[in-house]
Amino acid sequence: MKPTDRTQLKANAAFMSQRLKAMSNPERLLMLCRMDEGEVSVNELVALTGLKQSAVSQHLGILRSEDVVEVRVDANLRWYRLKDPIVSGVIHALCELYDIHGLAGVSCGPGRQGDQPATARSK
Amino acid sequence: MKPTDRTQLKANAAFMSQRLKAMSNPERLLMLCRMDEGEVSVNELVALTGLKQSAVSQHLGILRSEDVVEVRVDANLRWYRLKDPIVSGVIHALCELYDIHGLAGVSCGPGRQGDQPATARSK
DNA sequence: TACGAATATTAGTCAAGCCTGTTTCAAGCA
DNA sequence: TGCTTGAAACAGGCTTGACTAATATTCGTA
Repeated sequence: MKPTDRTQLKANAAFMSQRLKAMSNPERLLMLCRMDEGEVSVNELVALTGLKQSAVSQHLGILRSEDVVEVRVDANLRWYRLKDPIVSGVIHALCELYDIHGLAGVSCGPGRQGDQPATARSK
Repeated sequence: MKPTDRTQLKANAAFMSQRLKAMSNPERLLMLCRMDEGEVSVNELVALTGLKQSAVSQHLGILRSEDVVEVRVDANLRWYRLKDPIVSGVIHALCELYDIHGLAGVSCGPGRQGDQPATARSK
């Protein structure tokens, strides 16, 4: 393997893993799934996650700094939505791979509402 | 929202985010992509990542404990391969979403070999 | 102008992640 | 049996992540 290839490989892996990392926190994943359905305000996210406002805001700060979401300011409300196509692609892939009907109320096809992930996995 | 729904939501998000977390380290992602192509020995992974043997072994320990990979023992070699269909599904989704030809030498369709992620993103 | 609501920011704490160096363990072989 | 090799496990130190509490900022409105 040429050194350049190694460098390229590492750069690709680093880039992708950053996106995955942004999604790899349960609260952020919930927020991202909700955003995949459409714009959402901060206080809806606070209600959805059950976290303190400051914690939600910090998670949103991470997502903003990773360029994964974008904000629209409307008076003193902020409306967040997904920006990164990779992130939404991965969310859709998860939905198809797995009946996660209701990961965030997301419509993922028919789905089996009562299933726990742990049991659904062993299909 | 009923409390049960909230609990279910959280459980699904936690389950999925664990898988994503396993993939969210650049070295582990590289290894997983390589495993997606077929069985691989530990020392090939050491060469691929450039990490110390003990570091690779610790990453593999994480992947094992998350039930994402499985091992076949052959004399004093260990052959690793992917086990979790969600993880391989996400890897394939990443490949389709993004021309990451050569994330780990993975064949992801034609691809554009020279592209850097950062530039490719803005297509 | 003063106030309240919605959100961001900062500081501090504690847990988790990742790496290095070292040791241990199991298998094959002289 | 004793040596070598491939890999896991353990101990340590440093960095990063996630939360709480407190404070700041911005906008609309009385």
